[in-house]
Amino acid sequence: MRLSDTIESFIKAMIQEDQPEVELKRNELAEYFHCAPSQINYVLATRFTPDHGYVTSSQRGGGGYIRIVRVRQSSVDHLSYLLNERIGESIDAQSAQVLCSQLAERGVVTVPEAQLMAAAVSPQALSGPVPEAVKDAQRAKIFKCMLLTVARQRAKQAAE
Amino acid sequence: MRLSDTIESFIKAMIQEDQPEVELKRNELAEYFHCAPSQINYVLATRFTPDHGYVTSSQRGGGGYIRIVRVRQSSVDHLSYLLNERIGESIDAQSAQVLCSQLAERGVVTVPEAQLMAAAVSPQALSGPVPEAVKDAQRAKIFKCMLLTVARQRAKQAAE
DNA sequence: ACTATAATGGTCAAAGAAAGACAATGCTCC
DNA sequence: GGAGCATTGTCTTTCTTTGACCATTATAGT
Repeated sequence: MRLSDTIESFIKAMIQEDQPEVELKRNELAEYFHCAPSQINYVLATRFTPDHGYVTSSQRGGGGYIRIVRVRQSSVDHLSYLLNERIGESIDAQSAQVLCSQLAERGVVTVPEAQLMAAAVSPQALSGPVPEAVKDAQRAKIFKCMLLTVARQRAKQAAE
Repeated sequence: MRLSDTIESFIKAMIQEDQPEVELKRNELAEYFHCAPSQINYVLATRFTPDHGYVTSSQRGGGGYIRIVRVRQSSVDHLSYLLNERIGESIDAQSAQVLCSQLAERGVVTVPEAQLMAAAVSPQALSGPVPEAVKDAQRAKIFKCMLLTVARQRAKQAAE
């Protein structure tokens, strides 16, 4: 059994018994497994990505931590599709608007939320003397960030 | 739990039960928490700024004090302040996050909406090999677009 | 009134405490 | 024996905590 796998199991066990959310100290965990702290980052990067159904966040400095939230599948299928297939590295303004509308129509998000997302990826939001291709790339990033947030919210809801 | 957080909670608890205003003695508080007096300043500087919805004032010398006042204003006023004064042509990621939290805390938008906005102006959403100054400008535009949308929603609601 | 002093709070820089990034090295499994 | 995953180490970044020194103000003594 590789160390990475052991750590992966360990974290998943924590998530199982606890909430779909867990908070850990990188250094503590590293000490526990007698490995380099950055090993924890490796495990997170390779096994706890959004694609794997997890979202992580962290805080540095004294009293820092790493938080891992499990994202469950439900209406998340649509989100998953958008995140992993539909939106790639780039998306044009019109398509983005349409996708926002669809999200509201399908009840994945509320209408005000959809409007907010639409505003964030609108041509006005991304105006400037930049080539269209660059804007489309920026739009994709912004869009995906927001969708990831929605996924995170749905995950939390499912847990309650 | 970090000391800063403990002190933050302590002060907020004082404000909750009492008025939206509280007066404290820096040295007393520092002694109570067994920390350096300047730790109090740190907490104020990082968690009780105008962006966080607080205004502080103080008096030195014998009988000195620090006063913290929680600021309240209507949703419309708050939005207008953000759009016309606070956010100019440019805003950094951290400030934007704080302002999003405040919008939710003050009930101007829902928590999921605030999270969505925060995602759209996060460093991840605006990653890329662009100078920080440019990102800050882009962030301001995106943020204002979204706030404008919120303002429109509120206007429409009022009309109904 | 005037001044000295003590009682406050403010500022800033340095030290400390995490976590992140990434390159270098080590394993494994064709 | 090469490709790709795993592991480590080192340097960077971020946030927190402390301490030394500074500024201001109330008050007591004259």
